[in-house]
Amino acid sequence: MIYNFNEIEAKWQKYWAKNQTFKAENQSDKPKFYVLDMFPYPSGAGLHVGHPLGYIASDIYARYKRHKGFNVLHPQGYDSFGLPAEQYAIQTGQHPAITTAENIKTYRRQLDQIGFSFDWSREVRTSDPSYYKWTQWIFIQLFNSWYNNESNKAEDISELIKLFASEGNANVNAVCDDDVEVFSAEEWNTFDSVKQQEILLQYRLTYLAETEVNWCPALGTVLANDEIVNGVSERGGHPVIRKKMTQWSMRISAYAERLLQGLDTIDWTDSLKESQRNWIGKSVGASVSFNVITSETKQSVNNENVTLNAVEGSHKIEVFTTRPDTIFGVSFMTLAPEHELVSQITTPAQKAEVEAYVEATAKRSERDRMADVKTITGAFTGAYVEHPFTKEPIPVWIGDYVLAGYGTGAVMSVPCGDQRDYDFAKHFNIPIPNIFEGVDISEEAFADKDKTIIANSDFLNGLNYKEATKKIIEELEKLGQGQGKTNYRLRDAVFSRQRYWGEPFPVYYVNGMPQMIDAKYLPISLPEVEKYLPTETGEPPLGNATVWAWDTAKNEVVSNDLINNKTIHPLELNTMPGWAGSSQYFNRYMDPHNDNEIFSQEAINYWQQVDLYIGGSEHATGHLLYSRFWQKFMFDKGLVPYDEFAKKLINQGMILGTSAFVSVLGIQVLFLDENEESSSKNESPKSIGVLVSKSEVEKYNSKQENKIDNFLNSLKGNSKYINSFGKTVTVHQINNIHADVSFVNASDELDIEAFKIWRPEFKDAEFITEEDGTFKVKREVEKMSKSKYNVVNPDQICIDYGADSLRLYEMFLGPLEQYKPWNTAGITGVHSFLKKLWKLYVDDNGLKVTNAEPSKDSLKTLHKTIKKVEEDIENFSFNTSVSTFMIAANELTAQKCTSKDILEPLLILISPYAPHIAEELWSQLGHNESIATAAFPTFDASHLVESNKVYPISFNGKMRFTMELPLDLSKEAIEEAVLAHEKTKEQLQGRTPKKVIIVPGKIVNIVG
RNA sequence: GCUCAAGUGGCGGAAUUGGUAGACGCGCUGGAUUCAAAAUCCAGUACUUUCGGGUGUGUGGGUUCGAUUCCCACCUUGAGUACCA
Repeated sequence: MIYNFNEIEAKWQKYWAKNQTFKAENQSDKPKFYVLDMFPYPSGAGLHVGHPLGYIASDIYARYKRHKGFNVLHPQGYDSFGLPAEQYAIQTGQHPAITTAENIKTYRRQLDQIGFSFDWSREVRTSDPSYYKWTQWIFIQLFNSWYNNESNKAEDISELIKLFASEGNANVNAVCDDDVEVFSAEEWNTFDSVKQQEILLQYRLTYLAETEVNWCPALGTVLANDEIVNGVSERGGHPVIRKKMTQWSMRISAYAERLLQGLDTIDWTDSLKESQRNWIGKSVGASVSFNVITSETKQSVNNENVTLNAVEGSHKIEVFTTRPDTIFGVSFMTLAPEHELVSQITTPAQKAEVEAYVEATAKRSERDRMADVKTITGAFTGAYVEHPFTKEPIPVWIGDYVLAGYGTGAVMSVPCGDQRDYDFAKHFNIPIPNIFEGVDISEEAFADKDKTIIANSDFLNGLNYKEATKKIIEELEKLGQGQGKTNYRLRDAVFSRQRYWGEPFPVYYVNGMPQMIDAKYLPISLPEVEKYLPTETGEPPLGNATVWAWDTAKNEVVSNDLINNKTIHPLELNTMPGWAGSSQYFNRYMDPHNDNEIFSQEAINYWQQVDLYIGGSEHATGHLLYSRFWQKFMFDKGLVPYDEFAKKLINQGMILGTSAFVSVLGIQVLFLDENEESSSKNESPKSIGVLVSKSEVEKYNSKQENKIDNFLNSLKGNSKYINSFGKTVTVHQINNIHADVSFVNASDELDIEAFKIWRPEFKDAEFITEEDGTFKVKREVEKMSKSKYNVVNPDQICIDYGADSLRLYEMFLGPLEQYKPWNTAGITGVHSFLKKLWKLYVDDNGLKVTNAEPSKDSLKTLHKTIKKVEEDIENFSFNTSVSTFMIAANELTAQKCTSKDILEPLLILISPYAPHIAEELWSQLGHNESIATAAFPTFDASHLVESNKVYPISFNGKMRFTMELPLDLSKEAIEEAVLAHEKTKEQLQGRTPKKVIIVPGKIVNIVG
């Protein structure tokens, strides 16, 4: 009986589906375990071998946990809203729902063929109205909530309204916009409804606000930084500008501190937690306000030659600084060019320069501005602020190194203490006063807090950083120009997208004020549109919908023609972002078909939270932060028992492609004029493409004798390339072009015929081969992508080697978390392991397993395998398990083991990794039940006890020879035995050892 | 720029509290089997050597009896950087 993997795998996949082997129950006597993969986006290209890496790892863990007696929840679904489907819709007119459904079908087929133990009865799709009903529902909950700093949690907005009505907002300690006006209860009660709604928006956890975006007028859409290359759109190369737009935002900043603190309670990778900490960006310092000098006051304090009558009215520049102790070192202020004060304080003389600079900045992306520290640019506004203590005037500049969205969009620049300020000051010849004792700042700024002693700073002189900071905050408070403040870099998250293929908001507008649709009328389904592009007037795609108005009487979506702004109102035209649907899906899996509530309390209290979450680190600050935010919000609302959704999280690394390159020797034959060294006008240059094998290119490049030079020489005088004047000159160059990896074998040899069919332009090309006649490609590791022709499809792997081989090989490639290249060639190793394993159980006559007593060696092999595999799975070190299996199979084969007592438990060990072959052999051993819940074998250390140890004998730390000694030997006896050894004498060559280090059971090291 | 991660044979990688560097697999070389190929099996495979040995884990230092592992500085590559998912 041969190992017919295709048949076996199809058989067991069918069995699992039919018997619902992996269906998780919401009630069980077993302990629960929740293993989750990050939501896949079903792209049109289907899965490549990189995608299943994390799924295989989580599947191994889920299967392992079932063997360990757990009730395992291991669901899967689709994050099926997204840009690619919309982009495709724009190009083809095909509704994204149709393409998405097709893509999901492909994904499902591909996932099924790999043999995952998903509970498909719980599948969810974010683009399904029955799912996004609950995304809309959470949005409404957020809208109806505010963050109370006193109770440190989200509370219902009705509580806030009560407070406003009874005592105004002066004493309300809430997270809100910066510019909230103070009002009394009486005032609140006299405000009209619109005014009240405006104020409430400044408190709600989701709110409408003006946000800066990358606007591309030509495409009529907002672009991600990612989609902008060199200041123009990646698609089409259109100009992009920074623009303010009214959009929905999520007040995630309310949760900044809890998101930060929560990190200490979860078992996520340190690098991921570090990313989130940086993203949240907590900094402790002070806010300081500087008064802009107006025309009248300026005359009295100004001793510089500046334009009078410059600034009208009174203005303040608010800054946040982590170094208030350096306030006497301020020699200028820098505002972000987008800062709202810029237009108000710029003097007429500086107006032209400032406006030009602001315009230039609008064209630069934020990332550009952050990354580029070498080019220093800025402009002087002509305005001055007054130093709070010295009362000296300080010039106000604008510079693009200050970003509008960070802090207040303004900094007090202390060039002696901050390198960017220092560089700016040097560049514009602004003075750099030194306020540090005993520090040379002639070359660079001094930013070391710990070594700081303040000087030239009036009452701060002689104080260190801590003392000075405390003192200055007191003084600022006395002046009323500042106070201690903790700042977070975390910005509120923009929640509107000018896209079609996303969740519609359950929002309509009355008098310009957003109103929530009552939750009982959800879902509000996406309307049909003619076109998926923005409208001609620049509205989002939903502006194309003709039936997109809310009838408040009938509580349904009706035609736009009926809008009367009395009972029928326009609906929101934006849709929600990609992360909306993925921010709570893990909870929905617990009770995915519940139509009455987002999930039942029974379900959430049973499953509680995700025990193991596996996914890519690219989600570190997007999905993983937003999800934590929503979870905390739901916790505040009493919906979930834990305020962290995932106890443990592992990042899988990416699988990279091994691209193949063919070197093309491009030759241009120029037909020369008889007399002149230029090409003739009536005969155009002729190009010849010659493909050259790898080592000939290497020889050519290192100027060794090679076939390229020979070929070029052979061209001279070749009648094919001589024109009527009898002269040719050739120009040549070598380029590398991608060859599809499917044409290349394990030895890097190219299938020339297949390549010619794929690239007809080389149909008649000459191929310069290796000495042995083969044609070899150059290999390089790159991201796996269609455009690089290095994508490997798992379908073909499953056909050629089987899913079990694919699963093992993906794990065998290397540590889960690491980036590693894929090379299909290596899969033969794990495939022959499976064949070898098969042969341990089955030969030409069928099953060969016996009831023979196992040998001591076989027991040792089995038990060391149990120990290692269990440790490996617990440590997510799946690659080393595969090696361990190979070693076990090699050893058992050598031992000619046929004992059931060994081979049966071995199957359970392998079953999480290679479930199909395990199921098949398990059933051949006579079991009628699936192996999936068979108990994991127990490790027995007694089988591994050794009496001897092969000691490495080192001299000065270098191992020179080994020596077998009994393990129970004393240190003295070991020393005696080692020193008596002939090789020891050889090594020492008569010297007396200075020292002999003996670690019993480990090593002997002789020094001398 | 900032933040994080990673550098070990021809390749993927192993070495789990500092203790035999290169497990396991690919590839390669030789052999067996075969009409031949595939498959399978056996042996070898870090570099170097005057065959005693010597050198080796990105580079340069340090700690230690002993460092791939710990410390410092640097170099290289990759990722994230707020609307790709």
